[in-house]
Amino acid sequence: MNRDPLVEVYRHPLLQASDLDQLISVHRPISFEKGDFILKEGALSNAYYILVTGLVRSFVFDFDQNDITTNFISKNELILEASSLFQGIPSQENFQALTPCHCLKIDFEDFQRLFHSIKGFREWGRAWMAESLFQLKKRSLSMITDSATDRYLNLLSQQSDILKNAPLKDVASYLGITDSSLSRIRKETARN
Amino acid sequence: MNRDPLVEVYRHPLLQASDLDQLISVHRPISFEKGDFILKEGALSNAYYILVTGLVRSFVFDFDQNDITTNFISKNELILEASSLFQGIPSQENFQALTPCHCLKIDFEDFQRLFHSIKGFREWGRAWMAESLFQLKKRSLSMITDSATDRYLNLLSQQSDILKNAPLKDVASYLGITDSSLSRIRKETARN
DNA sequence: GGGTACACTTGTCCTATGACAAGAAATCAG
DNA sequence: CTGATTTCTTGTCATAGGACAAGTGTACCC
Repeated sequence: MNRDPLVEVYRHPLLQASDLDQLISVHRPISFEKGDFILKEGALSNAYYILVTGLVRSFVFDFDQNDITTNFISKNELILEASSLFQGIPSQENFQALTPCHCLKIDFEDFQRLFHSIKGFREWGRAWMAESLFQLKKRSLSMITDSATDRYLNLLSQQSDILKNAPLKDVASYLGITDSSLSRIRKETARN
Repeated sequence: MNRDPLVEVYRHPLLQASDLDQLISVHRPISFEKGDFILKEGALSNAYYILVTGLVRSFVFDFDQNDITTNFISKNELILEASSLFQGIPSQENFQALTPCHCLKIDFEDFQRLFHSIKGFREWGRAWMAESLFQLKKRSLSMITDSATDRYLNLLSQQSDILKNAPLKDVASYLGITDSSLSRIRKETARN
């Protein structure tokens, strides 16, 4: 098993090499086909995944059953539903592979044992959640302060892999606009 | 010192009575006047607070120096900037008392010691962050799927204390609209 | 108590984006 | 290869909410 993605993901000043070895030893490779569900709404999450290659989308259905993309997960990011995994409640979100995906899976039981026994791992985990909160706050703020065009251009400059691999309608709902509007924005911004 | 708010906030199945006693012993009362800053943008956070009475607003300045309310904190909620406290980076947000506030403060040093020594406290902390993420996701989704009027009515029905104590312009930026629009929405929805 | 700032309302006009529908292009299954 | 399905584009029209400016409270302050 290639250790590189794990070394990358678990990089933290308080995580020692020996801790990392323990962590790595409880991860198992698993693959998903395009379209496969990694976690379904209503299910209990009992593991999380490190995405090694591929692209994953998380989404929910709104009141009118419209499918709304809540996030995209790229290479070296975690596929993890915190409220389900840590609070033991059914997942509100769906996670689906947009491309073929190679992942490394860690069961909650193993995670839990190492979380409580390795101080540096707890620090890493807390920092990961703080970072997730931070990113989500940035996104919320952007929904308030930036125009749809600006949000699209930011996504284009910072995560262009998403635009290459996700269907336009998924990107549109992620940006909070309709697919028609995104199509027009794309036409406008391409003209220069 | 009244223990009730702490008992309320630290309620968790894995937190024993003796753990709670330890926790309570490291909290100290502190008060703020209306308008006081509890944490300022650019500062390093080295503590968090439990709000016992009062109302607090967190906000940032956007690119054009507009003041945008990112959250309201009510009774029995935490005043805590996770990225600053846990990742040691300067706070991006300001926290300001909208009314006179009574709080209980816990220093990071004490928090850290208890976090690493009390298993149930770690579980509580992780659950708290998972819940924060969940609430923020709900809010983001609402910005995408609900109209401004719906967001206002939801706030009215679920957190009417905010509308009683916060100036309209702060509520407006929290809802992602201008104060003029909120004023009109309020006029419309009052007529029934 | 009169001034200065702040909070809120209201008017007019404008623009970004949505709703809906139709067509074109790409992808997929047999 | 062919038809079916999905993806993307484009048109027309409607509307929620923004920009800006003026007016009306309301509160604090010396």
